[in-house]
Amino acid sequence: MARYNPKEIEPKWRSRWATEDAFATETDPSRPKYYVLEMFPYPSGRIHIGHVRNYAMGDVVARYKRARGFNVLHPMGWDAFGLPAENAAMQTGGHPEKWTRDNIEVMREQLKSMGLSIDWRREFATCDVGYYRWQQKLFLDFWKAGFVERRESYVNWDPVDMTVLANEQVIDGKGWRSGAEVERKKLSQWFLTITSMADDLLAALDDGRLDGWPDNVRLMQRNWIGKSKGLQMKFHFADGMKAPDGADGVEIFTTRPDTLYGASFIAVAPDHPLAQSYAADDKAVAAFIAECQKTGASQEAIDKAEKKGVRLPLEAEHPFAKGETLPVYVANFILMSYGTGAIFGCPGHDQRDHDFAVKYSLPIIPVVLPEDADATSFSVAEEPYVGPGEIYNSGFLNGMTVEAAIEAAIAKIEAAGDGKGTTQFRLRDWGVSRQRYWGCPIPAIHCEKCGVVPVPEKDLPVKLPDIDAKEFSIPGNPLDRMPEWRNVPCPECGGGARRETDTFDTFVDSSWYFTRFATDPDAWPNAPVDKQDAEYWLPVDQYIGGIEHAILHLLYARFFTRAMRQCGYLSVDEPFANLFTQGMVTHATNRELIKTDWPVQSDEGNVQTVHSAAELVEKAVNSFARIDFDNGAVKRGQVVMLGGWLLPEDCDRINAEPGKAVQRGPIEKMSKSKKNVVSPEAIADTYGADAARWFMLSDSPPERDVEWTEAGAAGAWKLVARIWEAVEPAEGALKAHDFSKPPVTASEAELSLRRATHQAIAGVTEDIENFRFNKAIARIYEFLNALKKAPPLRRPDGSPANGPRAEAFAQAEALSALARLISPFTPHLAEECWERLGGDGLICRAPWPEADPALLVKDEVVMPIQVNGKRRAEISVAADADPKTVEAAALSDEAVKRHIDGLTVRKVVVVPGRIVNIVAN
RNA sequence: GCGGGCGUGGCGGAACCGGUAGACGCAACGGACUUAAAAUCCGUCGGCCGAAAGGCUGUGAGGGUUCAAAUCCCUCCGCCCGCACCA
Repeated sequence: MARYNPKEIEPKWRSRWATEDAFATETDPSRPKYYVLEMFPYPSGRIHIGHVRNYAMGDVVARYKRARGFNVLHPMGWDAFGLPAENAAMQTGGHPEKWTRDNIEVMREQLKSMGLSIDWRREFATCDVGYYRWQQKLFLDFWKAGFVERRESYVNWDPVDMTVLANEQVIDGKGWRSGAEVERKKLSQWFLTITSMADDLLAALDDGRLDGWPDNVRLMQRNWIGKSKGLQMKFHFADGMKAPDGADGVEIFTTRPDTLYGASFIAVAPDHPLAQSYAADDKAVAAFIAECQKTGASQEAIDKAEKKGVRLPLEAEHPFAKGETLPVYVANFILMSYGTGAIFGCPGHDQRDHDFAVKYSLPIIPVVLPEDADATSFSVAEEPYVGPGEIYNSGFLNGMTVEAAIEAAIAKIEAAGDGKGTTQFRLRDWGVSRQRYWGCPIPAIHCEKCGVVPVPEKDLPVKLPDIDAKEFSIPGNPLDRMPEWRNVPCPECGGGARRETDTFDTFVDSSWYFTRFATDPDAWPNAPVDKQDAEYWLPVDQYIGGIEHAILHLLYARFFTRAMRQCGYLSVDEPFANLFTQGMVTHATNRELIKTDWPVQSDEGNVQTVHSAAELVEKAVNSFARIDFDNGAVKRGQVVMLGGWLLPEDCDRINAEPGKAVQRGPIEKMSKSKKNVVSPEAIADTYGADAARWFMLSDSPPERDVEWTEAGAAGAWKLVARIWEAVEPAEGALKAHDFSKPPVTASEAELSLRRATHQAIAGVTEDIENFRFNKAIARIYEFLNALKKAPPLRRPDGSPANGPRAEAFAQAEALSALARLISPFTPHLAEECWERLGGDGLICRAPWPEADPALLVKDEVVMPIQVNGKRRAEISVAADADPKTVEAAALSDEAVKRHIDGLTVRKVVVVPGRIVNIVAN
């Protein structure tokens, strides 16, 4: 028997698919469409195993839907702009574009070797001028439509690298690359007004438009948008006081106007105009603001920061309690970016306000009484009460519930003309400016006379200028240093002007790429998308990607789709009808241990005892650890020093060295620094792409993380070999039978195999439809086991099949189904099997097998019999037997009789086809 | 702190709408083949008692609803994820 050799067979089929253009797709309104898309990769250098899992899932869906008769669009491209290319350029002295293009070349070949059924004609990179010019056009359209604004905003500024940093790039207040103290700097930036659509973006999460999305993603988006209803109102300063800037009061936002009677202070954010207006002349205020700005940059340290403030020489009038006034503070816990940047503090019913009141000895007045509390003894002096209850100590609000009091307070403020009920969103507008070279230039021109003007459409594209590679090793944005590119005449007045040197956030690039894929590349229109193509293909029917994009990318794409619709390009508002978020691929880590000669009982001060591998790896960095758990590598009680991470192939060598050992570390996401990366090529080299795909889908549910193990990969390879062994002897088996006319089956063995076949078809189909690839694979194993167990069967004419087993109809039918059921998972193997069996054409074009419902139902069923809830026997009855008959059969069973002996049968529950429970005592 | 999710053999995981818990795979163990090993094939495989038949027990812990609970409800413990001074 010829051993299956993926190294020869896999490339053979890939070139067949290529020469036959098997996966090229055309817009064809006469056929039902299916658009399956995996989030396109960033060309970071090489494909990793996580990509394999992601694209294998999409490919299963694409191949399955194709077999079901859909016109399937399954494209691939590159999210090619971005910071890493510039960093690489800086380090290697190269050019970001060269680095990016080289990576794309490598990664395209790697992806192709996975056997993905992709229409490669549609490939593009977001750094292609042919793509980003249309992004510039969209931006101009959005500008006209009012979705673009320019405004001042704070950024994290690295003064050494002279660049803006994302929050994630600020570590402990310092730039991640330069280590320089990060400054907060106010810059004029471009914004897309995503908040203008906040209401609809939120509404679609719950009104059925996104039913095909996971609940957790919808929830995350809901929280991110963060709608809250409340009151925006003005507190007037008492006695005609005015701030240095002339303000006679301050606007605040609250969701708890019911607690207004509990107010004991007003607080504004350090960035608030009121605070700023005092800062010029008041040293204490200025110092406080400066201090806030230092700590303001980092994120989680805020939580531990003490609530602090500085008093302004102002008093505000209480809106209800005439004559009462409230002190006004600048406080470090108020955010300028939410609401109005100012609040009233109610220490009795808010933790932060409580902390603040305690520190500055402000009154703490309870105004909400919990249901079972007593008004005379209830106290909020120790901690605030935030639950429901009855309003008291509150004038006209007394006796109301919280909800009713909120309504009443809003009504009263509105009547007085001091404010109104409003809705606030947590969502902020999307700042798209990046002070970077390697991105899509923002098509705008700054003119002294005319202000900021759009680049006229006839002048598009604004291409990135060619830049000498050595420019990238100088800090700052190279575009700022290119007068020949930067200096242009103003399109309006013709005078001297300069180009915008900011480029777009790369999230802009990925917010509409899926619409571009839908546009036929052989007839690219003079527009971002082709209307007919978009009409046919959108929305994406199945989108697949990592959960890390649950908020930003998916929200931006939803916004873009709406904006494109308003500009007349699309007729859908939701881009992704169904979303699936897959888990990561993890792998065991290994760590070097260096044993010491220290006595086991040593009590040196710098030795800590650790109780697990995870703890050891986490804590024992640069110190000594006493091992207090069994691990084989070292003795319990041994004191060790932790060395570096180890590649799996180095472990044996280290273990052999005296005084050293290998500690298996925690199972983690693959990363270069932890040396636990497994390259897809290495797997494909050993076992083939099919085995790699199979393994990535087999063990865990797709949404969960999967651990890569050598044994698992080997197991997948074994499956490939087993299938080939089952198919190989049955050469030409399909040609010997007419599958449209199954024989009238006589033998129980044949019928049983046919049942297994049709159950497998039904099961695998359902599991693929529901994204349960691990279960689909389990069913294929079950089916293969049944197929192997099936005895040699009879030929259609009834004579014994003494020759190859596949001569019998049931065998041939089973093998035909098997080849097609595996084809989405292991496409190369499936083609080879199909050819061997004598199937017509390519299996990637063959129709999906249909399950015969008649073969899915059994005439007889085995029913368990319980006595008082405990399983005592089994009986076999006709599937359609009526409950009375089943009950009688159950009661007459010998084992059942034994268990009810001496008891009275009180009740018999018969669940047809399922179970019988006899209640007796 | 707020919001959400999850706890099932040695491991990854099955179990439709409450109806035979542990499908399928991995590991392990026993056997066959082999001079031997690998590969392959056959078999066993939650725990306890038992030669077996069979019995008891068992889905993080405790309680409840039900003829019947991994599944529903309550309390607790543990782990994971998201947001995080959002007024």
